[in-house]
Amino acid sequence: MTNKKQSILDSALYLFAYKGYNGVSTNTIAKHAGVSEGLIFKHFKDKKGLLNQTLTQWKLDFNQILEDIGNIESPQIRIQRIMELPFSIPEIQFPYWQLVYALKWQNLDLMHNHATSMKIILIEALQALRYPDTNTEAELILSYFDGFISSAVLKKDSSLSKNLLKALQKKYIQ
Amino acid sequence: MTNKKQSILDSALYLFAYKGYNGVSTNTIAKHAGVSEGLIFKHFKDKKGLLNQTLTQWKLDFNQILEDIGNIESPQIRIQRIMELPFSIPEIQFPYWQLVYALKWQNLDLMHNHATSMKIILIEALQALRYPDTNTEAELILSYFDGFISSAVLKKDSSLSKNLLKALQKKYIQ
DNA sequence: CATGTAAGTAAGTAATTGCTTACAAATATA
DNA sequence: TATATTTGTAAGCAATTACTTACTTACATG
Repeated sequence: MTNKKQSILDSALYLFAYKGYNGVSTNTIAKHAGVSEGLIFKHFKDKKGLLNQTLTQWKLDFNQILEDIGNIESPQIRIQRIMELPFSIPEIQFPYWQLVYALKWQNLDLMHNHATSMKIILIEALQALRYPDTNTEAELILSYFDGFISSAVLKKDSSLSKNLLKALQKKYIQ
Repeated sequence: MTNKKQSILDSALYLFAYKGYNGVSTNTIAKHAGVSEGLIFKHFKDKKGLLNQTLTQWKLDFNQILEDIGNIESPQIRIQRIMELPFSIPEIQFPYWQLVYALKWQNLDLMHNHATSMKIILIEALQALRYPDTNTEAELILSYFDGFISSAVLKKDSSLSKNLLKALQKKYIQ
């Protein structure tokens, strides 16, 4: 990975996230990255290819995080870790999540794999804890996840966020 | 409101919602509405003006709904009605909500007014019910709201949705 | 019925779009 | 050191963009 290639990916993620895929031109991305426009197409074939590559990096990161959570023994802690996720996102990953959710609302759901992985972890854990309707309960927690990601990424009010998390956990951990 | 003007608004809402503001050209909107492109600019000045007018109609509708909920006497039922909202949205309004949330993730938050209105209703009701931290509790319910809107509008699985609502209400109504 | 205004169109406009081409510099490998 | 490959650029491409202009048609009101 050359410097300029990485620079293109960084600029693309940032600009796609805050202006939308169709709101940024390849010309703008090139200028932001300090690179000639042609280089984008050398490295990524076309604009869609750049978008995909941009997301791939972070997707792998998050999959690793989910795998680690899945390997935790205690089902309570597995659920807790999933709930904590929206508030443990480092600020550098905010553009990634902003982009993922922006695309989700554009019917381009890259979140789908993340969501199904989390649902599997949640259902297993809830079954271990003898919850009655594990599917619904898992969906309920995932709905929180959506709302919390929105709180964390868009509002960036971390003091409120911690109270939210505590209030939620109170409802699940007696 | 002439037929053609309304037709432009309908097409614009639909296309903006499913392809994004920057993903649709005025030319496309005009063709979809069966109208000359110039008419769009006659009626709405520019593309941004069309977007605003498109949203204004439904915004007023929803404000009315919130006002009605605010006038309900029982605080329990006020909370219940807010929780039910995502699942009582008629299908014809899906494009509106899809667009509102798409714009929200594009840092163009038209949801903000809706959210603050709902928060006021929730805090008042929670205070009446002697909840301890009403602000956090209201935010928590609004986080659900975000997640549920996403469930309702994007997935459109209404049988799941009803179970979700029941599961949530169980946590608030003892 | 005359006339002013609103509703509507077709054909433009300059600027921007995603992408290609032809070529140069840098780097790796023999 | 010679050569092949990768990395990079500048200039240009046709198509599309938001928007304007010059014009016609429909309609309301005195």
